[in-house]
Amino acid sequence: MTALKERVTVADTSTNNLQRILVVDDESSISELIATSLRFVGFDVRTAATGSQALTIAEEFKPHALILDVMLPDQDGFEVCRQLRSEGHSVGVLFLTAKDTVDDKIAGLTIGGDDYVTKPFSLEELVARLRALLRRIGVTEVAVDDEKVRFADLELDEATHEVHRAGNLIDLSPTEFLLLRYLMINADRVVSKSQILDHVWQYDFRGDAGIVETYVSYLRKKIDIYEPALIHTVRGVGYRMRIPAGN
Amino acid sequence: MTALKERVTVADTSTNNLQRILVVDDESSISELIATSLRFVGFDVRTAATGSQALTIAEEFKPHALILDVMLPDQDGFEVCRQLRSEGHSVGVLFLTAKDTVDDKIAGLTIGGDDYVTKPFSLEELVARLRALLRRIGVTEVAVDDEKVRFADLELDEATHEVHRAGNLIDLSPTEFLLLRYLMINADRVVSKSQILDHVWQYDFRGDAGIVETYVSYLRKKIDIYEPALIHTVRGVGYRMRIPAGN
DNA sequence: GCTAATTCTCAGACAACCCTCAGGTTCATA
DNA sequence: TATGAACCTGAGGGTTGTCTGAGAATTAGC
Repeated sequence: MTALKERVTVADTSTNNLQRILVVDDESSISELIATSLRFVGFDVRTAATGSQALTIAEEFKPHALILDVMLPDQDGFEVCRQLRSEGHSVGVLFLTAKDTVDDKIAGLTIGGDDYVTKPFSLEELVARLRALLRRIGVTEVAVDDEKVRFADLELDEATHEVHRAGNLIDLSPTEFLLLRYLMINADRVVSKSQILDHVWQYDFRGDAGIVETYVSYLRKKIDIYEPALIHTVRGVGYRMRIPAGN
Repeated sequence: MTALKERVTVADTSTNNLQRILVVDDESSISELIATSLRFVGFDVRTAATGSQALTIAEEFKPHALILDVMLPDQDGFEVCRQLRSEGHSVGVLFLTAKDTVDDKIAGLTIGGDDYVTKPFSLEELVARLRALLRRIGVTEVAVDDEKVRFADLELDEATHEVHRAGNLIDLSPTEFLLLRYLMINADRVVSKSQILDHVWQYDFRGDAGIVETYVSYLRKKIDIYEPALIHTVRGVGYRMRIPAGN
């Protein structure tokens, strides 16, 4: 499944069979970023800026999952979640939280299949977490084997976070893992350095795109020590994962 | 799909079903250059010089995509884009930016299908990027396999940046790639060296047209080592890509 | 609070690429 | 056939893009 196949037009109405996601955040820049990104990979998305607005929209939109900031102007995210569930909606929740707010309440509340992501996050990670959540709560018609991404003799397991090449376990850092998945999901397509930066790195990263080169170099030393090399540079354009031989 | 078929007269009114593009740049030389070029390949084009003018025109023109300079006299391009989207227009945006402004605020643009091109650009590249953008945001009724340009046994793939002739993979530099695409898109037509220069090279290139000869020579050594030769010189006029046999 | 892992910056090395130039070739015409 | 214009192509120098190691800064784990 490539990103390409997942694409739909933004203009799609709610009368389709896409998975519905309600994004709740008072910063419109954040909710729009998430909404745009999710629509792009094939979700039906609505946004809300407050807790009460979220409850109203949820009433008629009936989302499969919420992406919910714990800090909202009127009430906190947990309260929104509680109310929604008390009304009988069986909805999964992915909480957004600032890094220093993590410890206390979050831990206990994520038992029911819910999850949380700390700000700032990378879009690649957010989408992966959301997919995992939908899978857990059973809102997906795809096969059970969906948690593995494969390309050539590479296998990347979302659930265990393990990567194998030709049967050998490969140890990757978190960023290396995200980068490799992004390349694998876009296998056979050229992705530019700025595309990679936008999807793999946290949205507030303001450094140089050169860091992508560094991480590609790290990856190559871990996965392309095996033959054949899979990560290829397209000079002046970007990178591309492909099987070199008979093509 | 050849440029020939795409031609329309500039006099066409907006009551047609062409894709509508709004070009926004305060340098009229730039916006006119782009507008002329886009009209030539079959778009319905309007231009604006300021952000507020762009918003006004967009209101009634309802463009499918914007080509938008990030540096505008009244407000920056991102702001224009944000306002437009908040009004519910689902429009794709291709940003124009100076080379040294890239890494900064540009980050995040490739998420929603938007893209950017650095000044100075080549028209050939601009049009290719615009087409890719329209494809991504779904404003095109053509088949998914549209990312390939074919002529004879030549095949050029935009997504993978690969070129094949008779099944053989051919390695091209970025400029060679652009030149070949230009020739293929204009297959069967004679294109002059200055036309090539105008479309393939960056618009501020001030060197000799002789460089085209050099690059044609490079291309021939890579694609016309196979029979039959496809790149033909029309002495005194230019070059023409064609299948030699029955003509 | 210490240690290890990870992230990120930076700069040197290297190769690919772009462009110029000049000598050689082809072609049209006188 | 001689001549000049247009074109071809090899060589070479300057530039740019990419790779990678080293190390500083930050973060995570114990």
